[in-house]
Order: sequence, then structure tokens, then C-alpha cells
Amino acid sequence: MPYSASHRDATRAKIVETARMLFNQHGFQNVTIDQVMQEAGLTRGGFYNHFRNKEALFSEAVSSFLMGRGAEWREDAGVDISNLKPEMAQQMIDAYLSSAHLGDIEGQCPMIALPSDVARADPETQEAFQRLLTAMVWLLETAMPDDEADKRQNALAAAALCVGGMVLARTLPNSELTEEVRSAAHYAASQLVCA
Amino acid sequence: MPYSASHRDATRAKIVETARMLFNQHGFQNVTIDQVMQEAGLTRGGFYNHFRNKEALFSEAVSSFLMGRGAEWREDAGVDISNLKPEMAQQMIDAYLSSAHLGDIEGQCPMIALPSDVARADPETQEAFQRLLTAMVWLLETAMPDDEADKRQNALAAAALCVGGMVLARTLPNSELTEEVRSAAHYAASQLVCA
DNA sequence: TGTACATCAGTGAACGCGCGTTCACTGATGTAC
DNA sequence: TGTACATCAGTGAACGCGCGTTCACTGATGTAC
Repeated sequence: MPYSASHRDATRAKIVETARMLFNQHGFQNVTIDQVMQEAGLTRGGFYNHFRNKEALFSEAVSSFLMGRGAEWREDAGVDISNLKPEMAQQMIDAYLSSAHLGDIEGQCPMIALPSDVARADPETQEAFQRLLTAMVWLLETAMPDDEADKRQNALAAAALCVGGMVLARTLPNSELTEEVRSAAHYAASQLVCA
Repeated sequence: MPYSASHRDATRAKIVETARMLFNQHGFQNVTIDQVMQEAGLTRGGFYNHFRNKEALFSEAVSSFLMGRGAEWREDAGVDISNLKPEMAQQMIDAYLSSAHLGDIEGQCPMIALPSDVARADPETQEAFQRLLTAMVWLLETAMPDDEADKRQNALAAAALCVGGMVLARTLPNSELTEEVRSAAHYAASQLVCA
């Protein structure tokens, strides 16, 4: 076995991570395999040693967010999955609807950067998307103060506010409206999460 | 002047409307000009008599929603722009977050069907998108009961909930989660609009 | 320890198809007489 | 009223480029001896 197994895995991970960032910026169709491979320091042909096709890469890119860049976001926001506390729901809302998150296109949550692309992708990709939402709702629900009624329903609505507010903010041309939407969504989501 | 001016305009409108439906279903890049023209009962070459290029068509398609299919939605929902009443805010929320709207992919609001495509489109298209949001917020704000505090902020948050709830519902693979998100967003938006 | 070997990650040229766009044309229709 | 004409909406063949995918190959590296 020439090349250690870890070498292969590292290359693969590098491709996925590069792709994730490029897809986030330009969308599924505007990113070429050549571009991904080049940016990952490789050449076109090698791609098919690692992935069935471009769609499979997209699926992995979306899927990788939860435990990859998404985990970094959680960490930065002070959200510890293995030790959730009531105040962390608010911290998640703050981080998700922050202008740092809005500006960081490469590191953004795929629910914001790629919803339309995922809606037209294969079932694997949509399931990866669903896992993202499920995780977010679970985190919000679990971290919510105990005295809250309708925890799950509020968590779902808060997630919709997070995604909706950010999708709108990202899609609008730069204007005061961008900030207005983001901050209104932030306020309303905060209300839902710790009333 | 062979062919009356109205003939030209009718053809053009037909192309835009056909395009709007196709873009809604398949996204900007997955729709070909050939497809649009054929479905409009014309042939490929004629396209450039009417539009500068494909992007210009996209921009018009998004733009056309507000006074076209969008007006039908408002009418069906009993929302009369020239005579807004307090209960109409709720009617808008009901219609926007309805499963009929979710299922009607061709007739759907572009903010749900095409956000990622618009985020990568030219400024004209983004401005058309912004007009959609501005109109929606204005309608909600204006139709909201008078005793409401923070009308504008609530209208903005309600719009974010509408779009977010529907974007998520549309992107998820079919599951109970789809319905759960839609109904949680509907409940929360109702609360915001007539507290 | 050093060398021959086998494996397979990575290379880069080539293929082929799809699609946006162009262009020379055709023919339907309104207008002038 | 009828006919010749000019206009321009609409046609469809052709162009050319980009990109996903394939494939014969190369050469770096771990293993056996």
C-alpha cells in the first residue's frame, strides 16, 4: 500500500473543504471541478479517484459543515454541545444572526448560502441539509430556559427566523434594509428563545 | 410598422411569464433559452429581439412577480392594496405560509424559489428582489393593527419568518419536519403581526 | 540496511455535449398610393 | 378598394467555448526480501 491511508484521507478532506468554501461563494454550478482541484493544489483528473461525480462532492461539502466549520462557529460562540446551558440558546442566536456571519461568505452556514442549490440537488444533499436544521433546532430547544412553554415550536420558529433573516440580508443589494432585516430577525429570535 | 406594437409587447410578456415559471422550478442556470422560447411557442433565435441576454430575462422574470403572479396571490388572499385593513396582515401571513403556496412551485414568490440565484445575479435583479421585500414589509406594516408597537420591526421579522419558514420547507426532503417548520413559522409570524 | 517491486494517488491530454449567442434569411402585416 | 412596398418579428442553422468526465500514463512511496 503505497501512500498511507491518512494521506488519501487528508487529500480528500482538503478537496471537500476547498469545495465547501467555493460552493458557498459561487453556488454549485458556478464552481468547476478544475477550480476546486487547482485551489486544493491538485489537478483535474485526480478528482474521480475520490468522488463519483460533482454532485457527490456537493453533497459532502454540505454535509461536512456540521462537524467542520460549523463546530468552529459553535466553539467561538461559547456553545458546548456536551454541556448545554440555558444562556447558550441566546449565544447561538447572537452568533448566527451576527454581521460577522453575514460577511463571512466562505464560512457561512449552507442553509444561508445554498438553499436554492440544495432544493434542486439529489436526496443525499437534501438529507445533509436536513441534518443541519435538525441539529440547529435540537441545540436551540435543548439550550432553552426550562420555564419556556412550547420549546420545540419556538426553536423551530427561531431557526426559521435565523435562516430567513440571513437569506434576505445576503440576497439584498447593500442598503440600510440589510441591517434592518438582520437586526429585526435577531430581536424577534431572541424573544422566542428566552421569553 | 408591420405587427402592431401590442403584438410585440404580448410576445415579450409571454416570454417573461414562461421564463418566470421555469426559473422558479429549475433555477437560473438549469433553464435554457431554447426551453423558454419553445414553451412560449417561439424559436431560439427570436429571443434577442426582446432581451439583451439571459440575465436580463432573469431580472425581468423576478421583477414581474410583484405586479403579476404576486398580485393574483394578494387578490386570492383578500388583500386589497388600495384599501388595507387590520385583518389583512393576518391574511397575508396565512396565504404566504400556506401549503398551497409551498406546493405551487411555478407560482411561488421568488424570495422562496430563487434566493441563492438572485444573490449571485446582477444588481438589477437584486433590486427587483429588494422591491419584493420592501413591498411585503410595507403591506404587513400598513395592514397591522394600530395598537401594535414597533410595527416596522415586527413586519420585518414577520417577513423573515415567512421567507425563512418557506425556504426551509421547500429545501427539506419530504418529512414531518417540513410541516413542522411551516406551521411553527406560521404561528410565530401570526403572533408578531397581531399581538 | 539497501534494493527491486507493486500499488495506486495524481497527471494532463482528449472527448463530447450543451448552451448562449450570432446572423443571414423569410414572411406576415400595416401603410402609402 | 386593391396592390406594391417597407419593416421588423420570428426562423433555424451555425459557431465557439466551457466544463464534466474518461483514460492511458507516471512516479512517489510503503513493503518484501
